[in-house]
Amino acid sequence: MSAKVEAPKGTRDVLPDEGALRARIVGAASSLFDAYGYGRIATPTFEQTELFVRGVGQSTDIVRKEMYTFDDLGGRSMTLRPEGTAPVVRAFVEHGMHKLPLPVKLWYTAPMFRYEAPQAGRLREHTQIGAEALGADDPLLDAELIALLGAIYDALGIPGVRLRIGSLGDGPSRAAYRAELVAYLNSRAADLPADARERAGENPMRLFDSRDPAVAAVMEGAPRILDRLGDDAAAHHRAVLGALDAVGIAYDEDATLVRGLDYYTKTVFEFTCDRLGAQSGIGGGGRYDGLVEELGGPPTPGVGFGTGIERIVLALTADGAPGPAPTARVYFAGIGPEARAELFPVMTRLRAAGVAATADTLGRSMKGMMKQAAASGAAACVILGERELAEGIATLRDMSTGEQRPVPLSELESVLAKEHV
RNA sequence: GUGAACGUAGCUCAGUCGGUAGAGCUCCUGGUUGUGGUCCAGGCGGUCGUGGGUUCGAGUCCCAUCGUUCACCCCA
Repeated sequence: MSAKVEAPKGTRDVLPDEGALRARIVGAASSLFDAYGYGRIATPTFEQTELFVRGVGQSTDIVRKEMYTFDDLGGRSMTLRPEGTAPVVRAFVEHGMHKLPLPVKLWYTAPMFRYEAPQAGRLREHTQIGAEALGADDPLLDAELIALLGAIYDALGIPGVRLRIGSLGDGPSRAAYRAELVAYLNSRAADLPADARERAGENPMRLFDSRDPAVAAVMEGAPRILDRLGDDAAAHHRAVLGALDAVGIAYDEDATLVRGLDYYTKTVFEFTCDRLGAQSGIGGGGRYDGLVEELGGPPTPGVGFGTGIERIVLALTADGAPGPAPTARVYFAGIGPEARAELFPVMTRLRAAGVAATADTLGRSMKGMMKQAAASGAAACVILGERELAEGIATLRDMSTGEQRPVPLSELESVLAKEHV
């Protein structure tokens, strides 16, 4: 054997048991997106680097130190998609979708790439399910996206989920608040550690998220954005909360909620789950009313969310691994090459008719084939050996009861199709 | 990027004072001349993460490196 090559740091293989669970997650999301009127979109895995620099923001950790950026053979700077909103907005602008009936509502599931220090629930490649609604600033649309994401978690039965919601304001009131916060932080600079002072210059609101007791003590007395919202943003915020109340969605209003992307305005929200190890966020999003214009489109409001499939899997499997998915309804046990050859066309036609079927292909012993049949989760087993071949029949075994009955070979297909579709 | 703990069979782990690597589970075969989920017996499976060093001798001690996990940071 040659030296082993392993998956790159921070990446992982999804094996079939988890694959079945992930298919269920995407399936649940997909049918809810249908119900809410969201159409599916797919964008390239890599984009021109400039898209993320302009869209996500220079001051974000993503752009400053987490992007997989490379020059292609033509000397163009490309970046593996680190987040989903900027590419969707780029496609919206590129295809003139602002001329479609608004709002344009889109969803996607796609891998994201960030150069991070991996740990449980944090990888260098992860998969998000996301949605964006573009072209309306109605607070009901914010509430709709929150309800939609909550419905996905409910449909999957994820335990321990909570919703935090806040607002970042917009326009002059947001700038005024930022100036006030910076002034406050400067007045308390002596009480802040050096790295916190540095971060204060880039994105002062981030300090609300710090777990450092010294920082937390300073932030305790800091002005809160929710007390400084302009009239428009304040009304918007109240309307979103009212809509959530009206549909019975519980939330914690949180003036310190910060998200890591520069484009958010007004509503920001985050769903947390208590079973994610060191991480707590399972999904989040918010409104981004300036992003479309920033990326060269007409002024267009937008709101969206992203949620991590790997974190959903973590939350769902915290109490134990998901059971393996059944791999077949019918198992074909042919004794000897002739019998296996006889069964092959029957099995092929049955599969075409939609019956999941599998067969021994290793020439196992009868005992071995029965074990395989049980392990495959098959409900029935077709046994064909010399005795059956001589009589033109097959033995049909019910795997749960162990009962067996003869079925003429000519009727095998129709009997199986009737009982096992 | 910084700090810490941990890397032994496909999986979960044991391995004493440094003395030439083990268990359970899984898988395969047999007990049962053609019948599964129990039982019994046997078998397959290991460059002890990797590379150096110390030593007569290293899974065990030392150094480096890679990976995982945890904390910081940040996020899905």
